[in-house]
Amino acid sequence: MCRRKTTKMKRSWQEATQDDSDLGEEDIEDWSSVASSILVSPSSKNTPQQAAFSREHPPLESDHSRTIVHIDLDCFYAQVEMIRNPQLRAQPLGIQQKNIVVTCNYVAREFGVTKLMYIADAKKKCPNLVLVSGEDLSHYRDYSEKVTDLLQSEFSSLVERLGFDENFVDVTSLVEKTVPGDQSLVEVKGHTFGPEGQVACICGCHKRMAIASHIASRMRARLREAIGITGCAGIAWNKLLAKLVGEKNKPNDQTTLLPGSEQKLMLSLGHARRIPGIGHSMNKKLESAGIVTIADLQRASYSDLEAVVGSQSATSMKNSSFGIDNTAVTRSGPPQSMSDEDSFKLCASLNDAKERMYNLLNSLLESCRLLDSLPEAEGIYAMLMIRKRWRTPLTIRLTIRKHSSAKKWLRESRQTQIPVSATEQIKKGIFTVHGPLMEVLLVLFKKMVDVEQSFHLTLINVCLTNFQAKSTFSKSLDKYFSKAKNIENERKSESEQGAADICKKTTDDSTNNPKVLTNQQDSNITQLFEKQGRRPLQTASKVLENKQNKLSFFTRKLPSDVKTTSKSDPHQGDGELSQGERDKTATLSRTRYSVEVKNDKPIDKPEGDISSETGPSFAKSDEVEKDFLVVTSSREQTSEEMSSSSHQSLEIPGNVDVTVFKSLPLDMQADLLREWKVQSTRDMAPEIKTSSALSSQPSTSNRRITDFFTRSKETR
DNA sequence: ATGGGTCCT
DNA sequence: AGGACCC
Repeated sequence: MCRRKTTKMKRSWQEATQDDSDLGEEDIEDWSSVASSILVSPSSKNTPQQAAFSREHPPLESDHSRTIVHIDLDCFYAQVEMIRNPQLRAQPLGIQQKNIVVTCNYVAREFGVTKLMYIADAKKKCPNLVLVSGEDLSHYRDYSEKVTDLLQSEFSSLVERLGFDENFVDVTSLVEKTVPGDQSLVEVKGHTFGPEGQVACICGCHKRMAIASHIASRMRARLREAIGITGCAGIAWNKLLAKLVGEKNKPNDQTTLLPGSEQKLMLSLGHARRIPGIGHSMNKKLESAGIVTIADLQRASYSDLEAVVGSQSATSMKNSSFGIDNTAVTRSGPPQSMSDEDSFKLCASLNDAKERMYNLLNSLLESCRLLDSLPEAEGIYAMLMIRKRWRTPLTIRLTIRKHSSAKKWLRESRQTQIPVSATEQIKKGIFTVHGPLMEVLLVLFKKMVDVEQSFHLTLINVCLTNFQAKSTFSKSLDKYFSKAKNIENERKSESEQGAADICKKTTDDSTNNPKVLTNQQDSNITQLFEKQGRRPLQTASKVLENKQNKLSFFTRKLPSDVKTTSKSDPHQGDGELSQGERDKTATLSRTRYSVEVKNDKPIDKPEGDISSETGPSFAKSDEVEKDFLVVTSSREQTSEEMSSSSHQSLEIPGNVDVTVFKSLPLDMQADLLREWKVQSTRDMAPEIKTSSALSSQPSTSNRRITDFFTRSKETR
């Protein structure tokens, strides 16, 4: 079934490509034929005509060229609390926010406690329920970042966060570079969804899914070893299917979608609302058109659907209903905003509001302060010095919710620029700017609330956003990036050729897609000058415990990428360009992967029983992995490269790659040298308290820093 | 519902 | 500034 197109589809494809003048207006009414044809996409396809076609119409083919793993952590908040206090593991645990249990552990679930249950109801079901307040999300954010960081640094640079407890990982290139050394590893690990013994798809996707299932298993094992957290994985060829199939075996398990079973998976969901992206309002529109189930959605004519929800939604919903999803896994960068909010029954006086705003603001600024001071706690590492104070918010937003019988959920907001005086202070690392910020918050407040009249608020939210790089090198960076773009373009062609050889695809001409501009994301220079996201409130020692994770979690997307990367075009990022990026990132992550396998010891063994499919085989899994993960074109560091820095100028730390260093703009080099000079004299001083805390894992830190610098070799 | 987030219009 | 979506 996977093998060929139906005659009908073939014909419409040919018509479409031969005469693209009437492509634009042609509707595909017979969607049932799509449903019944599971089609292989030779993923190198896109002639300009075909590209034009696919922009106007939903893809008619199932694209198996990518391999995606979706990781969904089990009852995340509850798990974090159980890690923090292992005694809770044996007890029914609920995480409480205000009046509700937002989530609970599986012990509590056996009593019938569920998510979003009122406290009173939960207590009725389970009188011994232990409740832990989950209103402060700092710890959850912290563990969430650790998870993303691990996946990103050990498996693929393409990791997309969804909330705190979900991550999509594009493992396409890891899979492509993996040659099974053992026939048994071609079998899917863990559960499968769909019947065995299907006709093999000629694109080799079944094998890729099988390899990915082993990678997913490895991911889950690493999450347990390193962080002590469990979760589910879904493995498929796009984000939609990976996410949906992962839910089929919960908790702490994994499910691989077998090619050809996507229709069964989609129909198994029943209601159209189960499709991610179809929310409350879309669902209402659909219901008004008599579309309730996913089968209804599949059957609905495109023109009817378009009339109800618009053409863009119609296209993506149609695609989704058949399990087709071409959206790329987009690397999540550091947070775009930081907010703190409080909800309550009643806030009716200005003083009360002021106090609440102050508390929220104070909490935000304290987070900023800890975040900013972190690099100093790290001690001697140059990268961290550069990264210091890299992000500063330019705008502040106040959101309130007024009590009203009609629209209880309605929020109002006003935002304004943060006073430049405060911005300047923050840039200097001074966070005692409560005064000026309270003044602007008060102005915003009075824009929404007439304080002369009586009022009744039920929520206040303060949000810092519109982060700006605090660079003193911005001119140099611009110069560097314009150069980097050219480098990227050259590299892209090479890797496309390489990918073509591996995948037996034909490469097309490399058009000047705007996506090229975002390819610099992977430049280690970009990452090097990445900005930090929010850090939770923590003690200094806590911060040190986590430093390893902080380092690479925040080495992602620049804010400018957010603007240049369009998610609205589902076809962007799916062509050869992203293939180029994939190729490169694979090499990077594989290099790091092998280092991890060799050097890493479990950092934090989880408490309690960890018996699971992966549990007992930890010791063995490294060996398995070595046989299994054989990379065809990975470029390992030569010993010369490794030691090259050691005989360089004394002013450059030994863990810094000189070649990379020299590629930096001159003034940046100068600034770095100055930083290092300052640091090395500081190191001589007796007051290094952090060094003992660091000494528990010094090699790890060194390695990470080295990775940082060695990365850009791959891009040159 | 809660306490966050994302992007688009 | 609000609205949609996600968890």
